Amino acid sequence: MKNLLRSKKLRVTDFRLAVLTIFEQHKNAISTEQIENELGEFDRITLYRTIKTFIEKGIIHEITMPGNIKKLALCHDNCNAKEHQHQHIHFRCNSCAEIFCLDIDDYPEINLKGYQIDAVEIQAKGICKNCA
Amino acid sequence: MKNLLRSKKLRVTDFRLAVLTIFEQHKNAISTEQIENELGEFDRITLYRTIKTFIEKGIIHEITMPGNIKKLALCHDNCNAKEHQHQHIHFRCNSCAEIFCLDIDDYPEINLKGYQIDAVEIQAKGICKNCA
DNA sequence: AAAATAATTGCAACAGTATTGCAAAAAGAT
DNA sequence: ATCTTTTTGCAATACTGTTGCAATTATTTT
Ligand SMILES: [Zn+2]
Ligand SMILES: [Zn+2]
Ligand SMILES: [Zn+2]
Ligand SMILES: [Zn+2]
Repeated sequence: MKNLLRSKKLRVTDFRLAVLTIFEQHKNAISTEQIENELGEFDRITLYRTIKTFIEKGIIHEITMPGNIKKLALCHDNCNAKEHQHQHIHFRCNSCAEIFCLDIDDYPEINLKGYQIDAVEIQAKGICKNCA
Repeated sequence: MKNLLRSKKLRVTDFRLAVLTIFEQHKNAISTEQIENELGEFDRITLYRTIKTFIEKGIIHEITMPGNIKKLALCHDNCNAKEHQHQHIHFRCNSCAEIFCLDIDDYPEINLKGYQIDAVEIQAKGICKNCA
């Protein structure tokens, strides 16, 4: 974790390590609220800034869906300060409401005449493995 | 427009007609802020409720993307109170920031072992026709 | 190891987004 | 025209997120 921060040219602080630890303790995407609950005592503004910094540096990515759903998850690797490049899809379970980052064998290509496509994000909804 | 509202069992009111008119005047997705600007004098709470109702009834759909991007667009047809079924993708232009609902010939199928997939949403980013 | 530098944190104040309860007004039905 | 039900508008409130600034902390330099 310290190396991750250093590789992104961020200082290693207790607060950042605490937030990173929470992310690593969760397999699936988590909400800001969940982080707040698990942090114990903390400053909300610092958390918002930390999240923003982590997103900008390519440490975590944001997942948004209709219905004011907003979650965060660790990036796997090839994300950097300039862009997020995820070759996984986001699956939301209609039963347990968990959001999973799931690798997929054949990431589909999208072609639109006249439009230059730089990135594609795919979101799926249904019933997850555990709830099936 | 009146028939659209009646078909969804909603009363025809000036406010709703005004909001619907704004949607029909725009080819691409619009933000709540844009609607506010074009409505002239209005009540904000009523607008929020109207948007919520329209989404619930399958008249409009919400498009969300990382970075607090939230826009709204008319549903084409087969959406109802129970679910939205869009066979189009959402394209965001990195240059003009417009969001387009675009029909696509081969809507990709997603398969995930163990997961039951009910709906798939696709978002793409790049450069639009006009900005190319 | 101490001092200097630069980044980060914590507080206060504020801005934007959205929801709830309730009475008044408007729409549709009789 | 009257009745019933939905919708609107207002007040109050909650949630989410941002900005400026001084104090603190991490890293670099001496
Ligand atoms: Zn589930
Ligand atoms: Zn993900
Ligand atoms: Zn464009
Ligand atoms: Zn659309």
